Amino acid sequence: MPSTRRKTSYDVAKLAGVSQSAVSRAFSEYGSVSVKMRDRIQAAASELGYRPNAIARSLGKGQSGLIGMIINRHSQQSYAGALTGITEILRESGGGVLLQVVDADSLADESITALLAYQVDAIICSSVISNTAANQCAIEGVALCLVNRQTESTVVDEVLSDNEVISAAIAHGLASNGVRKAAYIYGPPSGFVSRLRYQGFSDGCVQAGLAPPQKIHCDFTYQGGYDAALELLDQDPELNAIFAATDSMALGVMDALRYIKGIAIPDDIQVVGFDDEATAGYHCYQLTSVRQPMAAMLDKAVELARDRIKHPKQPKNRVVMKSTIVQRQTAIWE
Amino acid sequence: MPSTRRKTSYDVAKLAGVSQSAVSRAFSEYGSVSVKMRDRIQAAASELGYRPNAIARSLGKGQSGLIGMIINRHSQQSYAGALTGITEILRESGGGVLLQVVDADSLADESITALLAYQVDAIICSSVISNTAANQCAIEGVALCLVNRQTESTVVDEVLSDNEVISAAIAHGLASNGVRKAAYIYGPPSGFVSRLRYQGFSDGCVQAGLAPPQKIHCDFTYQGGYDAALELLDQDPELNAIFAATDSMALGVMDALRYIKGIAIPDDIQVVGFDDEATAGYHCYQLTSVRQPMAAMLDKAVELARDRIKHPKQPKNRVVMKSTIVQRQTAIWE
DNA sequence: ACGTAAATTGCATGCGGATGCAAAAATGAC
DNA sequence: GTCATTTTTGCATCCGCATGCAATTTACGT
Repeated sequence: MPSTRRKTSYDVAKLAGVSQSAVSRAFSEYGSVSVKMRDRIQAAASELGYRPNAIARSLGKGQSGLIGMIINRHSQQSYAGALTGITEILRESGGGVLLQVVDADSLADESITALLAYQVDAIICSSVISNTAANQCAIEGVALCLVNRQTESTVVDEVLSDNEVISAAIAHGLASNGVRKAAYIYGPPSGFVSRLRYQGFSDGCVQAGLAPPQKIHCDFTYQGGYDAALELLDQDPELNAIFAATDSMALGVMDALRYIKGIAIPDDIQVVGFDDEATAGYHCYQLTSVRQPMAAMLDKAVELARDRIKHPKQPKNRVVMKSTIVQRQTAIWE
Repeated sequence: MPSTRRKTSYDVAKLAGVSQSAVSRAFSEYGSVSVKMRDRIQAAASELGYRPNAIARSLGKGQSGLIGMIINRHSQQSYAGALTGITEILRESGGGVLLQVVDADSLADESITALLAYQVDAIICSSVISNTAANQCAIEGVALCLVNRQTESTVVDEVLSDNEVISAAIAHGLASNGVRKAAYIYGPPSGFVSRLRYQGFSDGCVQAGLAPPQKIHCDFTYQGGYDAALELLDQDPELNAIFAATDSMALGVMDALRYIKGIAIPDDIQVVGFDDEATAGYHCYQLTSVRQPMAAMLDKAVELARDRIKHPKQPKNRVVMKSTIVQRQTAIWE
């Protein structure tokens, strides 16, 4: 309680009767210290309750051990589980996660700047950023890795799931189920992944001999999907399938169809979502959806970032990870 | 791309033909600098793309501007929206959020230690910590604020929602609906809020003339609620109401009742959840639930933390914020 | 215009730890 | 036991910015 001054390596050194550098070495991984000295220092340190000051260490080394992470407010859910793993990994290696949550797909440049000020070693970003911001990272030697986002910049790594391929697969699956006319529900026009998914789905549809799907925008919410479904159906009552870019929207679609339009799923219209959030598996919905390997993707992002810290000028990496379709009741094939 | 050395205040000073301290002052809020000098420095700074190094600044001032935040993996969802606001506030004031996500309600002491190493100015924690950890924060002069958690420590602020009161209100509401026998579904035994909610609910029940509710543990998931409901019903087929400590569990309860037991909700059994997550409002569920003012709570936590930074020895604050019951279909009264 | 108070500016130093280098100690070879 | 090596240890300095203090400039009152 008597908020005394924090103990420093000098305090420990004095108590142990050694030099400050010895203390520093005792606490750093590759320090060359004899065993007896290390023990003596450890003893003194724990007696004082000393812990190295990460800020000071960062300043000296020019590396903060911090990783910046930028995620979208609405997709935060998908990252929830994965973040556990990351904070744990970083904690073990003595680092931390500096978080920025941004709204929707607005340009996250400010967040980048904020993170840069803290000398983060790397930034993992699942939001859109300008080329300027990307270059700024490059100039300052900060590894930047995008998750489910792309950029032309040649020094930015990217981890993506196979959005297009899997969306095409859905088109084929649907077609094999006898679907003739399908529709797609986007997020906001700026949404990068929505676009990718549309592309794949649309291509898949024409490949499978269907008409190119109708498409309609809405926000990423349940209500958005609900309204969109109604509108879609007004435009074209012959619809056989709806593919939504996120599960929340797909669930809205389902409810609009079943409870407002009295349409049977999957008999009259089949529905597929994306993300495989917990709700998709609830008894009421049993939504067929796509599961991206989020945890693995983020792990990969951290790995790429660390690689780039070591080898800053290696060529751009883009790794695509496989998603899987989780077949439930709203659309089943094969 | 040629990852040049980062620009420092010395670089700017040289270019502008002034001293380094002038640059420092130009970038600090209360620096005494003449207008022309500030302009000259700003110009030089933006020419070089200079941005003050937050790490160095932290070291000098003994304040990092960082706030540590510890949240549970499974309750992360509830914090999602609120985190947007916080990261924004901190960004504006030139600080950041250092995140730790911990599993369940395991002791978050390690996370505290990790945050302390980075000299965070304050820690906002919604997980259980040991008294040792709490005291450590106090000793090091780090403001600690708990969110929906409590401790005996006298130097730790707390922000809670009125878990007990609102739970009691639910008991009364249920009773006024003719409920005779109610049950409660916990999270894990260690869960602090589950216990609070049980306490309130139980008290409310007996006050309203009902028997003390049965209780049963499960994890915080849908499946957990599902299984628990089945078990509950086996034990006592006369149940009129089930109150679950989180919405996910409540939704599991609903589905078990409706689809396995063929029980009508709310006619045969009424169900109430907690958290008012998005799913609760979906057409299929229309779950009556409790909405805690999460964003406000976190804002308050930040406020308390900042106050305590300024006045470290002020007495412990405990602020309780009002929740509201969101009446939907699964239990309606009044 | 002169003197004094007020605002600016620069100088020097500190924050806590890392690290290159040289001194000291321990190890090994013969 | 002696000398060359290797390892351990301490010293001094740097990281980038903030800030107390003194020097300098500016503003102001009369």
